[in-house]
Amino acid sequence: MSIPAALEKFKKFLTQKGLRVTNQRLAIFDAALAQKEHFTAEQLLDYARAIDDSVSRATVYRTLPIMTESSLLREVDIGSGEKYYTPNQGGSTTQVAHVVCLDCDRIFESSAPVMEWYGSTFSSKLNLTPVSQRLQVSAHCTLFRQTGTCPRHG
Amino acid sequence: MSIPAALEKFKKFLTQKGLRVTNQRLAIFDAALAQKEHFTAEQLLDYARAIDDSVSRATVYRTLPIMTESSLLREVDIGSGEKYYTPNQGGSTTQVAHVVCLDCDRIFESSAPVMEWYGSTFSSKLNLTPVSQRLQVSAHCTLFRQTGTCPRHG
DNA sequence: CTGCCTGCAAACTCTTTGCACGAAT
DNA sequence: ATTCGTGCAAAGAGTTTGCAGGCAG
Repeated sequence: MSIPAALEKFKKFLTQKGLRVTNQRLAIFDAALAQKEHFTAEQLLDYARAIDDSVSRATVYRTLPIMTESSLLREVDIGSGEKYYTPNQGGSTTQVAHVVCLDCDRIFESSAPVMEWYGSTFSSKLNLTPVSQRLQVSAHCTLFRQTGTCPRHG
Repeated sequence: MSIPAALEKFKKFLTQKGLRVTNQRLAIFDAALAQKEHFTAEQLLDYARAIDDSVSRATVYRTLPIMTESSLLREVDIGSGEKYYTPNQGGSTTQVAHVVCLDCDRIFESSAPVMEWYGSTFSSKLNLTPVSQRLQVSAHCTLFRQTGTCPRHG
């Protein structure tokens, strides 16, 4: 999905929910959709302020759930205290696994359709209805461990 | 592993690390190993204080990493703000998946050896060495949704 | 005795919220 | 004109940490 198309989707979502299209929400949208890597709320605040310096931390935190609910962003919790977000360019419902590099602090994604099968299998045994599943792998950068440097390091 | 055997393991671990065997650490050990369900740091504080009322919150938080490192406990992060812990009775290295019931707030476990294969597969593609992986399924209680009650509810 | 361990309370991080002002519809 | 949205700062939740005194080795 292109960014202009996503913008339309965002505006439409806001309108349908009876929410207003404000400059701050648009700045946050622009900042979020421009990211190529996973980002935190605090980073998004910086990016959004570069576009519109009136954006506040509170509004970022209030807008993130809206963008997540509208499938424009995906929320990624790697258990590190803070949540990460990434544009959901693909569309929506594909299940992705996350590989977190303990050296790079980078998050890589990989589709993992088998997760859904797992969710269904485990849940049905317990008489539960699966809602979501996540698979996360923590790993060390082999190259960094061996040579002390890694092309992915900053 | 029986609790007395685990106690020996704990004492041995402390000694080998040059850490001291204190009454507070033993009370926290007893409280933790007696649990049959997943528990939080705050709950563990209550349980440990019932054994030795001099145990403080700080010591619980300082002891939990020790017990996790010694494989007596497993840490479970379900992305809910607080961490959960559970006795690692099985021994240690078995991979487990977690099913979190959104109605019951309970955590169910299920062994999932395929996780290791996933970790290896994804990681090697990225030139990473997998360290750990976790698979978590969030689900609703079917019975609770249908009837408003569930045998697992308190 | 020595130095790790402890409880207390304050600090910390990330996120949420109450309030009065300001802007979108 | 309404009513929702906003920034600010304070509050919250969970966890960590500095300090002075206490206990294990």
